[in-house]
Amino acid sequence: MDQKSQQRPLRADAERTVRAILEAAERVLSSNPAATVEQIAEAAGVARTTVHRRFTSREALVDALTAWATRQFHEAVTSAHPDTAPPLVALYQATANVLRVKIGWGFAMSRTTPEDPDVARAHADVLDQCDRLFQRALEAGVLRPDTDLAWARRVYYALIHEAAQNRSDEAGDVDERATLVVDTLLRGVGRQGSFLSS
Amino acid sequence: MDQKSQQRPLRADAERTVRAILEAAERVLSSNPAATVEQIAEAAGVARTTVHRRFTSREALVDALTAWATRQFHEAVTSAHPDTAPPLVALYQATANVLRVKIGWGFAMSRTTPEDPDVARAHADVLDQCDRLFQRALEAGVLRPDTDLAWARRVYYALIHEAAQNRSDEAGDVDERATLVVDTLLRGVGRQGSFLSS
DNA sequence: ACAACATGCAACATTTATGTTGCATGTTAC
DNA sequence: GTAACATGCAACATAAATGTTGCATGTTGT
Repeated sequence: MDQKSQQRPLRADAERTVRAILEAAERVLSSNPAATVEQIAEAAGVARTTVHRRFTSREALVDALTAWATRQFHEAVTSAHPDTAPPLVALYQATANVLRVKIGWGFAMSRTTPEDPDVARAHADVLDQCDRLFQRALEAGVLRPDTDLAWARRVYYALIHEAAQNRSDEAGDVDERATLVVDTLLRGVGRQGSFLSS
Repeated sequence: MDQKSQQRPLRADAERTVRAILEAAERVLSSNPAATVEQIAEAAGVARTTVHRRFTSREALVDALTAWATRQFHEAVTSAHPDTAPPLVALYQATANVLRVKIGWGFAMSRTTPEDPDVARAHADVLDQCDRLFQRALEAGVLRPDTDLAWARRVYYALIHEAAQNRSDEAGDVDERATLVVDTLLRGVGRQGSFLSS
């Protein structure tokens, strides 16, 4: 599950324990980022010493969590083919994919880039793909020509973040939310005409 | 400056110290929410013991900071007359006012409502004013009739948050940003027509 | 079955932040 | 000027989280 922190293959039960710890860490830390290792261990149903056996430090645990989520994040964006699919299609697909990951891994994905160069690279790569996609959307006439792309990207990130908040893992829910995000990003919530800057 | 935590009036120099501590706390905590009292004291140019003399605990310091920012937040919204001014005018005015406060008090305003009932009441009051304003905007035809007001409010908050991020205290900067927020909220960044849900 | 691995538990060591006190040295208000 | 107030400094006390170790008891793979 993590090539860097475990050199030797783990036994099956230990592998399950690692997963349980990471999942518990996500749950506990998302509701309280300052939670102790004790609380995480309790939520995972293991002793605190077990956590310390699997992760050399609290920081290493959080880093592993971040790395795990980052890989899924990167995959979510890349699999939307943002460089080749039609901009609107890619935008929708990427949104839905990212939402699927972000609902349930909110804490891990909210971490600001840590030291790990792999994680930093993945984040930068996602950022680049996003910028290129927005550039293509602009050229395709999906975005208004006067749009500040940096601002557009930040708005997009923020909308995804908002849409990922409410907990309810219903089936088609993600598609509904993705539609809402893309729709809001492109059209806003106002009626046509009569506005400030136009 | 804070009626609750200081019963007796402070001497002039002590009052200055309190301000310096609060301002330093904002600076330090906004870049590192887990910063120690030591770091805050250092940034304020005082000894750590002085901080503990003025605030009974670290929590009390953060609470005072939150209360201070909350009062400004409430004032920023109320002074925009969201219940009486034309919706678009009030929306713009409130946005600009809140941005002015939030740039420079980002940490204090990001705190989730603490125990203090006054703070909780102020936040709830602002929320109500915002909802009523959006309701009026809907009835006035500023928002699309099918708009989910809860979603609209969350988007609005998120846009303000984003617009308040970049540090640069230029003069008319705030008006520019407020325009961007309102414009994005109402129109989004897309070109007219040809979108997913319409 | 058996050897290697994994966990729980208890105990310990270490570190770090928090909060307190006494005292000497300025500052302020009147 | 003087008495009350404020600060810096050093020292201390406390508490809480982190990280480690040894040992007994299970569990897994072959």
